[in-house]
Amino acid sequence: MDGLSLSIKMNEKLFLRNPEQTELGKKIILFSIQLIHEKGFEDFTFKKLATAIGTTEAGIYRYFENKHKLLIYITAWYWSWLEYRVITHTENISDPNLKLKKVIKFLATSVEDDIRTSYVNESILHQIIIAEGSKAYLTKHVNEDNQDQLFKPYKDLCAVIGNYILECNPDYKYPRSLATTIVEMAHIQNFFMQHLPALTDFGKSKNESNILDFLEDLVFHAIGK
Amino acid sequence: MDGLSLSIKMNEKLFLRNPEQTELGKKIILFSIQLIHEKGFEDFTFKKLATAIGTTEAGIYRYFENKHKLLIYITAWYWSWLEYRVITHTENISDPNLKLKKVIKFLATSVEDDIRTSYVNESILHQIIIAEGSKAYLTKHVNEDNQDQLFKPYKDLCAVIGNYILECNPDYKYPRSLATTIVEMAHIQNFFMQHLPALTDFGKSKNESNILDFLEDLVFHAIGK
DNA sequence: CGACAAAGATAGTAATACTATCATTAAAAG
DNA sequence: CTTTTAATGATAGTATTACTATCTTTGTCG
Repeated sequence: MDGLSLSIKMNEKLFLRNPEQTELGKKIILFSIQLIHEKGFEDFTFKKLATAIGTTEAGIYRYFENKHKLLIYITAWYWSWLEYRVITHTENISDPNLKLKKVIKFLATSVEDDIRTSYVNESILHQIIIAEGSKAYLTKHVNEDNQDQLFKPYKDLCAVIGNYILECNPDYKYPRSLATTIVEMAHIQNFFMQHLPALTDFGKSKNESNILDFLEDLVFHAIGK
Repeated sequence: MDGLSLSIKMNEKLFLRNPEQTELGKKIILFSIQLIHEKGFEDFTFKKLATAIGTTEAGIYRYFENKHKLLIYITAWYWSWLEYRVITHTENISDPNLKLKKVIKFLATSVEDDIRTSYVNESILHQIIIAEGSKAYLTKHVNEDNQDQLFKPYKDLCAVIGNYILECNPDYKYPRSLATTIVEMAHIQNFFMQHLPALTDFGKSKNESNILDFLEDLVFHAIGK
């Protein structure tokens, strides 16, 4: 291991064999992010992934039970990575309002590829979260998946944001719901801006900073600042 | 035709043969709503639908190109129906704040089956919108579908809400984004309340009126009332 | 050198997502 | 009261998907 590196511990129920620990496993993550982004989750198959990597379908199945678990894996990875970033970038800030602004910025603006994670392209991953992220939990087996703690990274991030909200205003009644509103709307507004611009107020500009302004305005009015 | 009846004009690009005009067509709508709710959209197939109805797979394909178009159809139907309801229930209200409150209530609380639409169960349909609605547009072909105007009912409803927001505060800068935020969050908070309660502030009670309170608080603070 | 984990190669199955064709029924038109 | 025509039923067939199983080969570690 040379240079910088960042490892994120993932829930073992997400995989059959840990993809971070082998070359093939890392390729599966790297190429699945590319392919899901390229084809969309519905059109993404393990067969196509295997061909892209240069391995066989059976090889992929040794790592992931099915493509849905793989989707949860990469979304969970993203939320863990984002929580880590949020915490490291806010720990030295004392003003809770600034912390919250920082969080909104992290959520609403595009990310650049993090060189410390060689097998993940965060910039593409961010686009996947926008377009496919909610499919990870919008299923009939969400309760079982939740019992297996598969959505813990998402919940942890929202809990952090909820606490920042409470730091800003300890009397605010809906810190968690507001936290999920920030997270979800950061992505939905981005998707709408790109594809259904009539549903937003920033259709022409297609500029992420507008989403940022909207969310800040919404949040700080809500908590009474 | 006897008794009350309500007919909603649907975009012709949504179907191959108009399901409202035949018995089989109406059965397809009625049973697909049941089945999608029961099995979830991923596990829902035309084969299963045909068996449930007592017809053949080929019979369904004469009405809908594929199951995704059928999903767009029923979601579009729902948004049209909701817009109709919103308009008829707000046209006699002069206070824009009350109009907006009425809209939020329509969005955030469960509906009862509308007896005027015999082949649609609105109460189940509402649950489908919550759990599957966003899958209608979260696809790689969203741009083509949008060009075919398939999402017009959703946009129209949001436009109505956006106008009510402007009536409340003509200077508010983000009426459309706030409108979509209300619509989306009404459903997402409901889903989270049911399945991932840690993401909301009303996990224990599981009472829809909490979502209502949260959204009202959010919206009226945002527009400065 | 032997053991063992990981990967490659290949085969096979049930279900899915369609398309095509031909026969039957029912309602509308002449 | 027939003749079209539209809608449905019945059946078959295909490529792809979503897996499971098995057997061989390769590489590393003790």
